[in-house]
Order: sequence, then C-alpha cells, then structure tokens
Amino acid sequence: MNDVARLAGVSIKTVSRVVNDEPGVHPSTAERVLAAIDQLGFRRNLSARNLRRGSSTGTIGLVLEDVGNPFYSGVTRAVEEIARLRGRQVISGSSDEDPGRERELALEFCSRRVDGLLIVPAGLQHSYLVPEMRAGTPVVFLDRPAGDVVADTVLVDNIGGTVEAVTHLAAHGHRRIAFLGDAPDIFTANERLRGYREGCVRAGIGYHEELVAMGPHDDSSVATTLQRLQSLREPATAIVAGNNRITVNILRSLAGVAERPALVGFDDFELADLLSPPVTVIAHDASALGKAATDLLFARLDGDNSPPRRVVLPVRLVPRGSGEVHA
Amino acid sequence: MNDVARLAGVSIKTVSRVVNDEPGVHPSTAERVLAAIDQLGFRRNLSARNLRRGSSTGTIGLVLEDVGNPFYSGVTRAVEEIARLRGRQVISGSSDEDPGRERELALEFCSRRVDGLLIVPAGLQHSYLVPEMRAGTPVVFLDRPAGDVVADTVLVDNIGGTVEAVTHLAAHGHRRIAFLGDAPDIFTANERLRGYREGCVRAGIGYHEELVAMGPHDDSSVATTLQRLQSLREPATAIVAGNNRITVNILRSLAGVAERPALVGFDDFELADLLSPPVTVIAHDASALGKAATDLLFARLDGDNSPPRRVVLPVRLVPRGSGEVHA
DNA sequence: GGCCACTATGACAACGTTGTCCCCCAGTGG
DNA sequence: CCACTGGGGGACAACGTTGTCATAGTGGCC
Repeated sequence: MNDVARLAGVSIKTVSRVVNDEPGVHPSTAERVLAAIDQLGFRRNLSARNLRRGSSTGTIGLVLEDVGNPFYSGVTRAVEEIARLRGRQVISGSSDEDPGRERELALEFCSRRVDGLLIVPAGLQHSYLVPEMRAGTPVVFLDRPAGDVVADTVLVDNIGGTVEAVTHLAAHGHRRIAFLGDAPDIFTANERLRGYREGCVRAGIGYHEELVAMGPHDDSSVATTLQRLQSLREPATAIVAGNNRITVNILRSLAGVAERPALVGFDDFELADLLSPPVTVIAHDASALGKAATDLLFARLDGDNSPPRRVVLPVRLVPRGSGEVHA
Repeated sequence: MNDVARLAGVSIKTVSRVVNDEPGVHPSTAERVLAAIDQLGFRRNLSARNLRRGSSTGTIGLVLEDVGNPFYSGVTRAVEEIARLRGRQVISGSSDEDPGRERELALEFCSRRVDGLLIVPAGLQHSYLVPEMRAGTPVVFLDRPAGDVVADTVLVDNIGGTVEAVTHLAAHGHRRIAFLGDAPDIFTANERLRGYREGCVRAGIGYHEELVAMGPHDDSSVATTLQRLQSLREPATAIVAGNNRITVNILRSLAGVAERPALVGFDDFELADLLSPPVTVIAHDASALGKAATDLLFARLDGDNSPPRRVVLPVRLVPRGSGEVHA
C-alpha cells in the first residue's frame, strides 16, 4: 500500500480510501491509484485489516473426524455453502478420533481468531474451550455432544434410528439380531448400542451380550465376528451395522456368501440401492446436519444469546431389500 | 497480551518471551506470567504475529471443484495430511466449475496471504494469478492444467487411460464402443475423449460421432442417451464412462436391465467391486494426486526454483467383470 | 574498588491497515 | 476584503505482536 501510494503520488490513506470505496476521493486521483494498484499487483492484506478493525476475520473453523469420509465431506460441503453466503471462509481439519488432535486444531483455529467453531468431538473434554467461549467465540458441536461444557449441539436421532432398525427386523420375524458397532467410547456408537438394546427389549426378543460386537472393526475382525455369530448355538439371522464403514465391511465379508443374514445399516451411502440385495439403511442427511449446525452458529454470530440449544435431527428407515429378508 | 502483562506485573515483551519459549526469563517470572495467561484465557493472536514477522501465515489455499465429491474429498484429505506434517492449515473452497468463483476464491486466499495455492482449475484463464506468482506465492494446478500461465501441474494420464479402456473392450470383441463424457470444455473430459478416439483408431474400429455423447449428464439425460445408443442401426455393445458420476448414472439407468452393455468407467469408486457385475474401472488415486501436488508445493516453499514441472500420474485398468463381457 | 560479563527485563519501533482528526484551498456571500 | 463552507487529502495513532537495542542489577575477578 505504501508502494502504491508512492507510485500514485498520494498518501497511503488515500489508497486505503480507494481500496475501500470510501467517498471523498477525486475521480482522477482514484484513477491514478487504481492504475498504480494494477501495475504493482497490489492486494490488500486481510490480516492487517482485520487486526486493525478488530472485527471478524471472516473465517469459520471446522474440526471433523475425517474429511475423506463421504459423510463428513457432505457435512463440509454444507458448511462451506452457508459460510459462503455469509461471506466466510472455512478452515478445516481432521481429528481422526484423536482428542489431542481435536484440541490442537480447535485451539489453533482460535489463535487464528475464527469467527466461530464447528466441532465434531473426538474426546469428552471440552473445558479447554471455555475461555474462548466466554470471550465470545460461538461454538457448535455436531454429530456428538460436548463432554463437559454446555453448548449448542446438533445430533441425529441415534437411539430412535437403531430402535427402528431392530423393530423393523423383528417385524420380519427375526429374533436373533446382532449389532456391530464402533468403539463404545464414541458417543454415537454408544447411543446406537443403547437404541439396539432398547429395540430388542421392546420387540420382546431380549438383549443378549453374545450378539453384540463393539470396538474398532476392520475387514478381518468383521469377518471373524460374522463367523462367530453364525456358529452360535442359536445363530444370528439379522445384523444391525453401527455406521457406514462397518456396513461396507460387512458387505465385503458377505460377498459371495449364499446364506446371508438380513442387514440394516446406520448411515446411508451412495450405491446402496444398486447392490444386490439393495441395502436397507437408517438414513440421515449429512448436509442437513452441516446446515443446521452452521445456521445455529450464524444465529449466535447475529447476536442470539438464548440458552444453548440441542437439536436432534430425525432419521428415517429406507427399506431396500437387505432388511426385508424373513427369518 | 497487554492485560496479561499488567496482571503479571511485567512488560508485554516479557509475556511475549514466555509465550514463545524464549530464553532469558526468570523461572519465577515465567510462572507468574503463565498463571496470568491461564487466568485470563489468553491466546496469542496469530494474525498479529504473522503480520509482525512478515513470514509464513501457516496456511495453504485449496480451490477444488466440489468438496462433496468423494474424489476431491480424497484429494483434500491427502493435502491436509501433508500440510499438517509441515505445520500448515488448509483453507478450502469449492468452485463448482465456475471460473468466476474459482478466481474469487483464489484471490481471497491470496488476500489472506496463504503460503501457497493448490488449484483445480475451473476456467482457462489464470493470468489473474501472475502478480501473486511473481510476488513469490507458489501455485500448483492439479487434475487439470492452467489456461494461460506456465506453472507446476499434476495431472493423471487421461488419454492413456481411455486408450486402455477402449483397447480392453475391443480385445473382448467389441466394435461398437460408446463414450459418455462430461462437457468438452472441461479439460479432463476433452482429454478422455481424445483418448477414446485414439483407442478406437488403434483398435481399428474407427471413430463414430454417433457413439459419443458429451455434455453435462444427469440421470435422465443418461437414460435417454443409453436408449439412443441401443436403438442405433448398429447398437453400442460397450460403453466407456468419462468419470465416476457418469458411471454411477449409467449404473442407475441400467439397473434391472437384462441385456447390459459392457462398461468401463473412468475413476474408481467405493463398492465398485461389490456391484453385480463388479465394475471395471480406470483407477487413479485421489490421494496420490493430492500428495504429489502438495509435495511439489512444499518443494517450492523450500526454495526449489527450477522450471515449472508437469507431473502425469499413471492410471491402471482394474478388471472386475463389467468390462470383460464379450460382444 | 573498579571493571567486566552476564542475566533479567523493559522501551520502542515496526508489520500493513484503518479511524480520527486536522489542514488546505477554492468558491461563495456579505 | 473577510468569514465561512465543504471537498479533497494528509498526519498520526492504534490494532497485537515481535525484533532490536538499551539498561539495571549481580557477582566474580584482578
């Protein structure tokens, strides 16, 4: 800006006026300034601007589990969409379920003075955010609740979803329904397990420990688990899968198997309808989740200071075939 | 920082020293400062720091077509991974194939003084970046080349891939091979069309306009196109799909159809192996693309100022079934 | 005791902007 | 000829940091 001013033969303040479309600059002066800007390839330094003005940095921080997971990339897209409408840029990072990494990312974003923070919690401790929140940075948690702070939260109806899955399978005659979920220290995994249990009880088929397998699942552990479930004295005839990754792992294990158990997966995924049989899922919308959270965040930025809200988005069972196999 | 200094009864410079782990601070003083920092929830302002130091802002700008597309979210993930190792944050935005939007995003990132820029070009004009590049901001284009500037570029072997696809189908006896591609003003679409044409010529089956359908494709236009291809005097017996979205659209249109043409899709996608028949694809690795581009960017940041490079990543045909149907 | 080296700390400028306030000058009315 | 007005423009401080340099105190050594 200094250089521009020198080249145009004016003061830096006048350049600033031109750059900001402030009134009170003679057209001919403005033209000289614009020419200088063009010649020098000047671009105003937003950091300095924001520092001086003390206002918004025009950024939103997004901490999620893994941008590479289609579910979260859907969330990211929705967040970006709305942020854009409100003139904000999105800075994002993946925590990979590591609470330390989540914290590191969130605090880094705070250091960058983001206008607001959207977090898919990896851990259970979020008191580290209290100073920031008190300082006025709005924080919205999504997909999972915060551990030890009261804050806006957007969730999906995990319990209702798995209850529905179990009920659906039971209605098709299944009495031995298994559940494969993620590690139980992950909120959604635990909730879905609760829903499964409640569904079993409601359906009058009882809850049996032996039909449940929690914990990190990879290709081979899923295969082993499925074998175990088949070789029980009363084998499982149906499975509820705790998330999209697990569903896919199960499908891969079952590929080529003639006698397939019925299957309902939590999370919808692309091509589920084109598999054979098409996969019945508990669907919920990633972009709806991202949108709800971002809307909430902007409401806070707009001055809404009502008590923290907890929004629970509905899920719906999409019957496609794999869950309608009779026992 | 001012407040911290006052509370701890020291100068702001001493606080700065503590925050930056600079030597020469008495342990007891440091302790007082740390206590004050903790009490006030102070967090250093990175904008101010970077402004003062004039050095790196610790950010990388990423402009892509759509974060929501699994292919690009894979790229994003890889970029994030490497950026993280090098202590950088990623700011990203989707252009949605709109050149204006691409430009807007890129220049916004420049205003934020990103350390480097990764761009999946939507348009053909990139001279707007010349001032920034001259000013020392490294720019790497990925997936598609820049329009009118010479710069580092990472591409995949689009032509080789479609040549291989056609050759593969021809080897299975197909002589009427159709090509469904994206709008031809998109670089990759055009390249793949060239590869298709070359493949046809090499296979000695000739290039026939009537077997090609370019342009934006949605569900219904794909269905219409497929019908047209079937009802030709000499119907198409095989199809090459120009990208993952088109492949999926074709699969959806063909669902339930008994007489399916052979199919090879460009871009691999999750579950391709579980469909029936499993889908043969020209695979290339999104994360390899992201990694190559980011590595190149960091090499520039590390001072490499050799002439701009163009990296072409190999693709490979993954036969799974849909492309091995004999004519 | 005087000098030196060294440690711990502070004052101040500067980074690139913008907000505040002030000045200059031409034009206008009396 | 003077006072006043208003448009056009500049000087300067400040945002929150950090780099540079200065300074005060404290021992140690001849």
